Amino acid sequence: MELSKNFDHRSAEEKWYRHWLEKKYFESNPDNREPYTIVMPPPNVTGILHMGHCLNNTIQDILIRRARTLGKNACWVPGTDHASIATEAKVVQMLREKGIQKASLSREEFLKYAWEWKEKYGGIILEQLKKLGCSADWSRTTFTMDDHYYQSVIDVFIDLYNKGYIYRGKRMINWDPKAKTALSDEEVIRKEVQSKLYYVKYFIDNNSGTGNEFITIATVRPETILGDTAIAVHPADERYKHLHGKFAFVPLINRRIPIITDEYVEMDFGTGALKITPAHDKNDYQIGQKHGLKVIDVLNDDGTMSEAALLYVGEDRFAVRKKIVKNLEENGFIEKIENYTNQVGFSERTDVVIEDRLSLQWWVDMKKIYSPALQAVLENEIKFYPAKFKNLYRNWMENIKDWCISRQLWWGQRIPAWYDEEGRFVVAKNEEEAKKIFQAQYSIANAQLKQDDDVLDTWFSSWLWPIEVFKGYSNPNNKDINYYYPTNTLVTAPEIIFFWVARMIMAGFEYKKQKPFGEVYFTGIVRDELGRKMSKQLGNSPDLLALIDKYGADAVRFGIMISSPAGNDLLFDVKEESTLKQGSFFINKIWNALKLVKMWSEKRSADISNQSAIFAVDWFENRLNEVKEELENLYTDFRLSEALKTIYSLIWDDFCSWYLEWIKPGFDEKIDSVVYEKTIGFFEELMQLLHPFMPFVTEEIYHQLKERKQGNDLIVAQISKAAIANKSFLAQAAFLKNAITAIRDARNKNQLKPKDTIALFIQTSQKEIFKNLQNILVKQVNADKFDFVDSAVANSITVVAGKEKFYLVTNKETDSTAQKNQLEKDLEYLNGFLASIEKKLSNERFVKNAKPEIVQAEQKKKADAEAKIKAIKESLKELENK
RNA sequence: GGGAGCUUAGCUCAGCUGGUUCAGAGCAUCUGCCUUACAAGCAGAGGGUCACUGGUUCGACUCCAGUAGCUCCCACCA
Repeated sequence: MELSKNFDHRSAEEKWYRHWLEKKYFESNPDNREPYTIVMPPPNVTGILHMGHCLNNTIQDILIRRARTLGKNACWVPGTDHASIATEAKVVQMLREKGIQKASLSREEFLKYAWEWKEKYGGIILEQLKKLGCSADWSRTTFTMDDHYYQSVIDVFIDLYNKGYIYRGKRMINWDPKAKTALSDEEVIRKEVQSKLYYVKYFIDNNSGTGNEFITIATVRPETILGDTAIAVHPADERYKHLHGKFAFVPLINRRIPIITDEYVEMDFGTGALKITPAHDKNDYQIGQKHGLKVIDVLNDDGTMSEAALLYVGEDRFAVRKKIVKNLEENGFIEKIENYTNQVGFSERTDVVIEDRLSLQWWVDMKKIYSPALQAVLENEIKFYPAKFKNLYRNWMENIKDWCISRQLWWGQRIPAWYDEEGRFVVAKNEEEAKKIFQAQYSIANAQLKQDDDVLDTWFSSWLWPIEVFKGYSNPNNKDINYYYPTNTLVTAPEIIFFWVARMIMAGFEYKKQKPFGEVYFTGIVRDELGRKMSKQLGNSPDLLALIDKYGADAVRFGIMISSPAGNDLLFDVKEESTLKQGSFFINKIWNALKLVKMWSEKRSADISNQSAIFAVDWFENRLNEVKEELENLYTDFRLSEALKTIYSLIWDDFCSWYLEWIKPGFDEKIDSVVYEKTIGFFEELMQLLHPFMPFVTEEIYHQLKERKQGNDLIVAQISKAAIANKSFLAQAAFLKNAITAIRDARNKNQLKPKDTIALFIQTSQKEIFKNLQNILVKQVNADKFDFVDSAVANSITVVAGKEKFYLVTNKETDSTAQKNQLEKDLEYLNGFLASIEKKLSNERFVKNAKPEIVQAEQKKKADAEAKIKAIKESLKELENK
């Protein structure tokens, strides 16, 4: 069949992905081979593909495909996360658009809508990953709310509760007034914002009501004044000593509050006087506890003012801030207002300002379970790439705080706690169990019990991921979990090191007594060409599916991988799409090489006569081995970007630019069939090396190169072990390339056109080597005559490459000053080089202290430099004589 | 406030255990080519006091200290 002019990515991607699926190449089952396992970080079930997923999953696919070619039993488990806050928010939004308020629905009705939504839109992202070429075992797709998974999460909760690791407690939590739920500390993002610092006067009670004396406090949140229950000053602060034990009045509402002393107060910040609002600030709460202050919660759960605020009831907190400032000003309570920059917490999911709020929630006592997880990383039982994340991890683990795991949502695993009317509770699998336990515990039969309304934090389910995707918790010691666990590599973003990675390690040790994975590869953050993080808000994330359609999945994968060094951020030029273009140019290049080689299949001859071609084959074989070894090291260190660059250069430079040109038969010539077969073999190996990065085009070319038997597909073809490269072939080729480049340069500098032929003469002491290479040399520099000489050739252009001298004779006018300049420049460099070596060698301390092999190397450098200098000097002399 | 990291060609980055045939790659730039695989290409070229200042060493882009700038993470100064 005639080869198409270009690679058609659309049809090839369709064809091969379907073929791979049909052949079940992605599916894995336990067998005698060594497993290589990756669990995919589950994307949000309602998510759509963005750059981060693309990077992440391309890397995983590369590792999985590489493992497959190395003969391992590669298993990549995909799935999705129920993502309670994000998904619930989307469903609420969808309902609102339909005119339905969540509040008007029962829990069951709401969940019905949510499941419908999940069935409809859930898993779109997995389909998109297929377009990218991901070779995950789709038959193992798991969802964090699958029955077995849901039940495992519940059982884990019960287990931890029974061990005393989970408790229920009233604490200050982070409250998201939009999602109306508690958040863990990790879900709060601190941002620097421009605020105002308001200096507010509180008049002192002079025992007969308000006097003229006042104390000024500074606050950025004047609306919380309404919840103030004290003013605190530092006990040693001379300015306020006379006020100790006195009372002041809260402006506008005239609540009488005590002036207390506490060393927590910084004397030199603001006025040195601090208003205490125990209901709305973590620190104030602590001080309040200490001093037995009242807690007045002035906010509702949606961020509006509560009845307790007395003023502005029902109005939004930010509107109230403006109003109360105006009101305070009008009544003379504001002393001054300053601009002020401070850190404010925002919700990771809804991006609204978080409120500190006192609330009864469920917590995991992290101190009880973190220790083996810390050890494992510190002792490199689990290796982090790049290693710098070890410190980060350690720091967080050593200062770990309890984990708030309850969320005031419906979408998720419902907390298995049951309460009676008096608030007494038990934790149990179901109502029946709960009743039994309740009876045993409180000696009350047939109590009316009601289940907790809240669900668990999503991460409380995803921390079981590496275990429960193999049903390792719900069905312990099954064949899969025993075979695949611990998994090999986790590929994830550094942003979720605490959310997820750390907690998975804890769960792994708690429930499998073993680490969940051996190595963690943290990818970089994808940024745009201006260095901004790609995000939905900025709208700077490109439409990946459109890019895949335009450039092909291979080019997209290339574009992402070529610009992402391990652990560094990745700058992805969306505007120019430059790396994508580079990727599709590369595909085009390989395709053209295929066309060239295919053309030769008609020109084969059994006659092995071309020594130069044989040399080229020997060289390339060794070069290939050299690169294969390099690649092994690069993969071990997860330096995938460099691995791709190495393969890219091997194919483009070594194979296309040098090798194919060297063996290319002339116009009417034939190609030795041995050389031809070898070349097809090389091409195959190159495709194999490239396959993990660019699976589609490589599979297509693999099949174009030769007729393949059923089941002989590149995706499962085994890579042969690298042999040790023969250095002498490599050195000879380097020397040959060097000579060719020098001669071509000389041709250019003398304004010879590519079509102009030359006569080439070589003055060398290594004639034997050149006899082997002469066909290549002559063709590559467009010479029509070639010979060896023992002295300079008259009227020629002299080129000195290494110790050899080349003379180019042409009928064109040549400019000897250019040559002279070039030679003089080289000479100058070499003289400087030689001088530095001589200086070094004449330094006694160097000769005495340096390693012998280094000294030897320096001596060789010296000899080489001297030989070159001699050759150049001779040539310069000859030029003078002309 | 604490911690980590970065600073090498116009841009994006390599440079692992210190030794001027390692100062490199890709893109961009310049020159010449529509050569029968590829102009989405070919052949060549130019371009860097390796942030700054000291120190260790026979020798430092590479190790150490400090300075400056940038980035990220953690942290309850209102």
